[in-house]
Amino acid sequence: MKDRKEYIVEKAFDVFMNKGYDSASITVLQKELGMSRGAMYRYFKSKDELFIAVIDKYVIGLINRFRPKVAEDLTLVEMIEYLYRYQKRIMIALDKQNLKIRFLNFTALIIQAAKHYPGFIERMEVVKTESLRLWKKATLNSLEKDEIRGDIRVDIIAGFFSSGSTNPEMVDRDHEKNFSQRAETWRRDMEYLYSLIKK
Amino acid sequence: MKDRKEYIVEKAFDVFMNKGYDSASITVLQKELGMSRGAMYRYFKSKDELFIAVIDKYVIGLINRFRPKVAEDLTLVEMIEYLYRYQKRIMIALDKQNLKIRFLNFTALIIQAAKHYPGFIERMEVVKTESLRLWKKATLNSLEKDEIRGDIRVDIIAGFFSSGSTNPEMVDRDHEKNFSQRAETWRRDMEYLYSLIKK
DNA sequence: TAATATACATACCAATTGGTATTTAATAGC
DNA sequence: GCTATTAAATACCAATTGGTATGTATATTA
Repeated sequence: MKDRKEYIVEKAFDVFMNKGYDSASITVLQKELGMSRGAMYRYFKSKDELFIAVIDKYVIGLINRFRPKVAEDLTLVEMIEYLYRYQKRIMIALDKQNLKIRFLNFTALIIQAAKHYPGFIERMEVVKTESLRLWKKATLNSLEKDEIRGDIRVDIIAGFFSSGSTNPEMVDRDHEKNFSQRAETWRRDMEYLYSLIKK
Repeated sequence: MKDRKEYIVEKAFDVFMNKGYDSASITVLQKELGMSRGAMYRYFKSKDELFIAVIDKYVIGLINRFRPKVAEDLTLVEMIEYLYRYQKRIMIALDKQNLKIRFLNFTALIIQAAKHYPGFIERMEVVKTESLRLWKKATLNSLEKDEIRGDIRVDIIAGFFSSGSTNPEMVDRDHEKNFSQRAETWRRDMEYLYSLIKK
C-alpha cells in the first residue's frame, strides 16, 4: 500500500514536471504510470490530492532542505559552505534519480502549486522571508567578527545572497549540464560576492 | 478592424495574465471580453493565435525594450542609468494601464509561451545571451576607463548585473507596491553592487 | 432600393476533462 | 475449498474543451 503510493507519487512527479499540471491529465498519468484509472483513484481520491502529495515531497521537501534550521550563528563564509553542502547533496540525489529537472519546469510546477495547493504561496513567502533573515543574520555575524567591511549595507547584501538561492533562472541555457554542477557555480558566485565585501 | 483586434489583445492579456493559459478558456475569454465566440474567431483563427499576439505585444515587446540596441560603448554606471530609465518608463506605463502585473503571473505567462509559441525559448535565450554580452562589454568599458578595480572577474560580475534584470522573483512579496517602484529598488541594488567594485 | 460585404451571435460538434460506479481478479483468513 | 477483503481494471458520466457552421443584423456600395 505505502510502496504503491510512493511509486505513484514518484512517477507522477516526473509527469507533472515534464508536461505541466494541465497537460498531465488523468488519462496521461494513467498511461505514463502504466496503471489503470481505478487503481490510481484507490490511492488518491482526486487529481489535486495526488498533485499536492507530489508538491509535498518534491517541492516543499526540497525547499525545506535548503532552509537550514540551526544556522543562526554562522558567518557568511560558513553559511555559503553550509548551503553549498546542502544543495550539493540534494542535487546529486536528483541526478541519480535521473529526474532531469529543468528550472523552467520546476518553476512551472511552483506556479501550479500556487494555484492548486491551498496556502502554498504563504508557505513560500515564509521560506523566502526566513532565507533573507538568515542571510541578514550571517552578514551581521560576519560584521561582528570584523571579517567584512564596516560600511556594508546589510539589507542589500543579504538580498543579493538570498536571491541567489531562491530565484530561478527564467531561461535555462545550461539544461545540458547535470544538476549538481549548479551548486558549484552558485558557490563560486557567492564566494566572489563575499570577496568583494571582505576586509 | 485594427482597433477591435487591439482591444481583444489588450483584454486577453489581462485574462491570460490573471487566469493562466489553460484556465482562460474560449468561454471565459468570451465573457471577460464581453463579446461572442464568433466575434473573437473573426479576428483570430485559434486560441493559440490570439495567445501569440498577446505574447508578442506584452512579453516580447516588453522584453525587447529592456534590451537597448545601441549600448555598446556604455560604462557600468551609464548602463545602469540607461536601463533604469527604460524600465521606469515601461513600468509607469504598466501602472497607468492598471495591469497589476505580478511577477509570478508574468513568469507563468512566459512558461506558457515556451509551450505554445514556437521558437519562444530560443528567442529568450538570445535575449539573455545578449543581455549578458552587453553587461560584459560595459564591465570591460568601465575597466578600460579605470573606473573599477583591476582584479575584477568580469564574467561573474556581468552575471550578477544581468541576472538582476532577467530573473524574476519566484515569490513576490511586494505585490502591493506599484510596479514602477521596482525600478528604483533595482537601481539602488545595481548601484550598490557597482560601488563594491569601484576604484 | 437592391445587392453585397462585414460584424457579430448562436447553435452545435467531436474530443477530452476529472470523477464515479460497477465489475473482475488476486489474496488473505478460516 | 469457501468466504471476505483488497486491488485493479473497465465502463460510463456530466461538464467543458477548442473549433466550426450557420444564422442574423448592420453597413456599404451599385
